[in-house]
Amino acid sequence: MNLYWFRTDLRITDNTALHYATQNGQTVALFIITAKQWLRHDDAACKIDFWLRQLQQLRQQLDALNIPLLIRYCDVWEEIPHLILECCKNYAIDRVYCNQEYAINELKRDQDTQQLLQQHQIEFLNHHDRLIFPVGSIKNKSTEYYKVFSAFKQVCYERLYHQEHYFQTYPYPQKQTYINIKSDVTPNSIVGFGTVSPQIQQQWQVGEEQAWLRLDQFIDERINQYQSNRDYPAIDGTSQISTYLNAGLLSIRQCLQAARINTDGMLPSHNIGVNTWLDELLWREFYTHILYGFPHVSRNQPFKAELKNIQWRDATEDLHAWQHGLTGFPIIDAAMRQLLATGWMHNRLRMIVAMFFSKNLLMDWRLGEQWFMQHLIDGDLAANNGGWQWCASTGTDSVPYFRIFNPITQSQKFDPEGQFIRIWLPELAHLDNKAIHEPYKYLKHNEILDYPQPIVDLKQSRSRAIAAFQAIKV
DNA sequence: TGAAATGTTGGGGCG
DNA sequence: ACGCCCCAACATTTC
Repeated sequence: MNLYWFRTDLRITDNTALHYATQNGQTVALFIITAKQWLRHDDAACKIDFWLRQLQQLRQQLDALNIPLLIRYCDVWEEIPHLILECCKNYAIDRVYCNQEYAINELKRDQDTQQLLQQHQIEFLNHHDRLIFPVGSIKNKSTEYYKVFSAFKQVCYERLYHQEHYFQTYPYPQKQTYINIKSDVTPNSIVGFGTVSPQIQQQWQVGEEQAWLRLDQFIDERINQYQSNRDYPAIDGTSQISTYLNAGLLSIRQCLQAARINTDGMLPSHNIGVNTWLDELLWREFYTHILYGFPHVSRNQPFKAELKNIQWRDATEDLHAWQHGLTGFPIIDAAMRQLLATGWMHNRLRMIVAMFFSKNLLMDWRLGEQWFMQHLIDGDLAANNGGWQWCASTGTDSVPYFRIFNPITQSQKFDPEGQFIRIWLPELAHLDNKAIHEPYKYLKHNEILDYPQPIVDLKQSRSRAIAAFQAIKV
């Protein structure tokens, strides 16, 4: 019998390893709840809740296919290989299928599992599934990993445009003959993770069909304007499928197919919106390749070693103000409150708040990275780390240290009428379009605002950041 | 996937 | 008509 091991690929449709498992014989599915590891990795409560809700749906779908879903608990990460072996023994399993994961602990876990299973003559088949391109398949002429996105991207497109197989999806698994193994009950919650608001659960409904619906709506209604609308947080211009892609409710191949349908099967597309969106999918590829090729970044190290010596400020109050949307900069505070309330933040805003945190506050980007992981429902180690190191100028191909966003200018540019700010900062909603971006500058006589003063001076903090980076330059 | 400082140009007000 | 100043608009450089 076969075991299919679910990890961050919580779907049945177009699931590579599940496809091969079910094709090659009777299959039992497994999911392991590793609460302590999730806590150590700062996985957000809303993300874990999303996984649990999806597992409940999956169980129903799996039951319809006569694939029982086993749920196991493991608080010691290193014991996972033994847990898998035990499952194999209990159910007479001789092949274990799963899809590859790329962070360092996961790689070690899979290596150890493979070794242990091998000793017991059990096959371990770890499939490429999560990305368009297998990690390590995109390298330069000297067989090194690309460190620059544009070069990486160029190679990706050359392959994507000339090889059909990147678009091919796997058929839905066939119903198995009944086996007398009962699915386990999926827990509703896990000790150690706080409760999740009904608002977040409502906003992020589970199910593969929900994921398809969102993808189709984006492709039908918004991708054509993606390039012009994606930077405006008040406009619903982005795909908002990261949550589904990250937990694996959608496959990357489904995304590619959907994008191509929009362009009459032509790629590269004449539609600039489609191309821009594909670029974003490739950023996801790029950062995962970086994480795999340069594993020190997943140990919280700056990509550029010399940047270990930056003197980040140690300012608990500033950290707290940033985390809770109390910095006195409306665009920052609105964004941070959106994150807490919804588990999600618009990409443009992620850049603005991360830049503000690492440059104007000159706080250690790892603290910001951690806060994002603790609250993002789509939190992905590779993309989150890559994004933070980009903003903090510590990453490969990141923004030059002197190219610092001005949060007020960004606010005026990308939320010109303050529509987004007004949603999340009702205490400022009455201000006019000019004052909404910098309330205290246009304060009317005797007017009092229930809103904090700016916690830093933009001009001074900008020079401070530039000086801190120059101080460590050789 | 910048922003600020500095430099240049040219139109218009004005004595 | 002319020189002078102001300053907006744009260009370049600096961080």
